[in-house]
Amino acid sequence: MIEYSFPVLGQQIPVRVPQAVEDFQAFQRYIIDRANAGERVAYDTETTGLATYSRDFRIRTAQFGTPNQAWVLQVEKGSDLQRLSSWALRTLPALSMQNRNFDMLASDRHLPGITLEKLAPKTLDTYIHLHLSDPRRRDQGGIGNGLKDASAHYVDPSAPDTAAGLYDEFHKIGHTKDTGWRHIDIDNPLYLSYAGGDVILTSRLLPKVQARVAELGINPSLIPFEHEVGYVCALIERRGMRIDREYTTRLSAELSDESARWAEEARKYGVENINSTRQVSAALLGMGEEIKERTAGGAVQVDGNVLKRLADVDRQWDPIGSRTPNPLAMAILRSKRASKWRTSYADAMLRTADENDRVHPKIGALAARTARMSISDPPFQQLPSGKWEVRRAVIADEGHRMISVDYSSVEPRVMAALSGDERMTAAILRGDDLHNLTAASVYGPDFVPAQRKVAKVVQLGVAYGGGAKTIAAQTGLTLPEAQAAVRGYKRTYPRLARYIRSLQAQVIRDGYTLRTPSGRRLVFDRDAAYASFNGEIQSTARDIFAQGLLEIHARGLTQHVLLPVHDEIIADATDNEAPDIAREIGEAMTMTLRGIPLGTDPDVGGASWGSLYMKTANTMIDNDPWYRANPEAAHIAERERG
DNA sequence: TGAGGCAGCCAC
DNA sequence: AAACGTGGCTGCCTCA
Repeated sequence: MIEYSFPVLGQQIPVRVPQAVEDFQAFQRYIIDRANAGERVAYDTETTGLATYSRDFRIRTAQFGTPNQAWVLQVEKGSDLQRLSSWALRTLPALSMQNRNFDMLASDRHLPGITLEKLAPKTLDTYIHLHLSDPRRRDQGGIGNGLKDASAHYVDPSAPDTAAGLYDEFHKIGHTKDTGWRHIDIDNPLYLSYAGGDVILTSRLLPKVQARVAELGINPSLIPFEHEVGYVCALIERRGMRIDREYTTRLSAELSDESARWAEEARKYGVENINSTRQVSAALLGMGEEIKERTAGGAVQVDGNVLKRLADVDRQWDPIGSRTPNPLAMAILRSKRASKWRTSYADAMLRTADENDRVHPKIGALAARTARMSISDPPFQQLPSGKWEVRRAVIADEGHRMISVDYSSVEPRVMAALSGDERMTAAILRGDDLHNLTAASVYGPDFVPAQRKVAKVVQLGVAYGGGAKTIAAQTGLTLPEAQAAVRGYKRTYPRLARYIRSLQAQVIRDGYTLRTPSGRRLVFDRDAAYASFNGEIQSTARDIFAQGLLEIHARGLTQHVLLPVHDEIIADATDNEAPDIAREIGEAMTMTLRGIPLGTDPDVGGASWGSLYMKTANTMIDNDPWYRANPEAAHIAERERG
């Protein structure tokens, strides 16, 4: 037996790395004793990287531990050790993990006989407890919900930073923090003792954070709720979604050409590197342009808004006709967008796809400080939605069609439900257009379309905690006009205005914390109590969405789900089933919040995600191979999409 | 040369 | 009095 130790609270905790037959027998006795005692055991893996579904991903070690000992199985040394790890996972009745979806998915894919379905019901996640206790990231003033920060706070401030310690070790062997995990020697003593340290810390952390959640009076039913939501998201992540490799490769090449072409154009004006904001601003100023905007750091700002103004185009890049367009500004806009689309989306899809051309975006089921979900690798919550070309790269399974079901204007509904504003509630229950009502109230019954648009911007501004100044900037109104619009909005919905005021006062009284209707604890910055209303709306909308996802799961529809996107479910089903499945998902998501109905809009597209973003049936049919291959479906599409 | 801050841009 | 929220990610640039 190789034995190392890991220091916690001044004690050296043994870390055992079994080598010989009798060592493995000792490990088995440890597991059986824990199983007989019904004791929860912490589990963790060290892997070659984070891309669980890439071709060369491997689990290197599997660790099991309790507060006073850890065992590290070097599973990459052979299938016997893999099987021993699997056996232990099957035998143990209760597990704990930090950020369990990563280890559960890695084990599901790479350990024999281990499935998500069997692991999830017996696993508690320290991360979920940490997020419920304090949802802020470290840079937002939280303690940090990673193992290192959380252990330092709850277990032992002087416990080694295992990741940082290993980075030094990686450098010694000529690797970086990204590549070291793959290349460090499997018998490296520091690597092994820190691997053991992680499960010792996790097992010590769990009771502390459980106590903390209880002490803070956080709704205890959120604990099983979040574990279930996370589990469903892991099922979705495991399935992944198909990309059209041929199309995506072509898209990448076209975007590359486009980016280079416009960069070449920019070079004519002296900009060698379009990504250098310094060069861009210098060149534009040199052309005689006036730029008043400054970045937070004081530099001349050359972001999209500035460039669009100089290029004389609106938000949709349509010409305005108010001045002579600056050709450099337009070239930079075009080159940067093509480059962004290629690197962040097209190439990211090609890079992360597995051997079956499926991507498995990582779903952070409980991520933002409001509990909203995040998606990364690739970032599928933020693919361009104004144009269809990027989303076209994602395709339904063979013979399937894409489905999208989203909540209909969920945030205004949540605003009405939380504030109890009678006029807003009545309008929603009648099915009236809220912005028409606002515009009529503010500008009179003969309001013009532009005034309805202002009403819409004000609504969003209020939801985000914004003020007249930002509304003026967005609408082109003067400050007094914007102020008048905000006053009019508040007069239209007086109870809402009062609710926002009293909520902020309450948040300040409660030490900049807020309890949402679901019993979740939110924490706000000391200079940003104004953000509390937005926080409450956003968080409540997320919890509604998560509840909808659980109902989808309860009705056996998870197999169809491809991705959650804030208030929208992306799914697929066979051509015949798609309309029914879309309707069933929509029904599962439908619910009421304090008497306000939260309805859904099911939509069925073609073979690609992009088909849901093509403006007309003809464009869709022309551009989507599924329709080209199924001429009869073109009629369906025309009928459905009008 | 790697790490991390800043700027920018994509989404809801 | 006023305060636009939540993320992921790439590339430049500076610092050690």
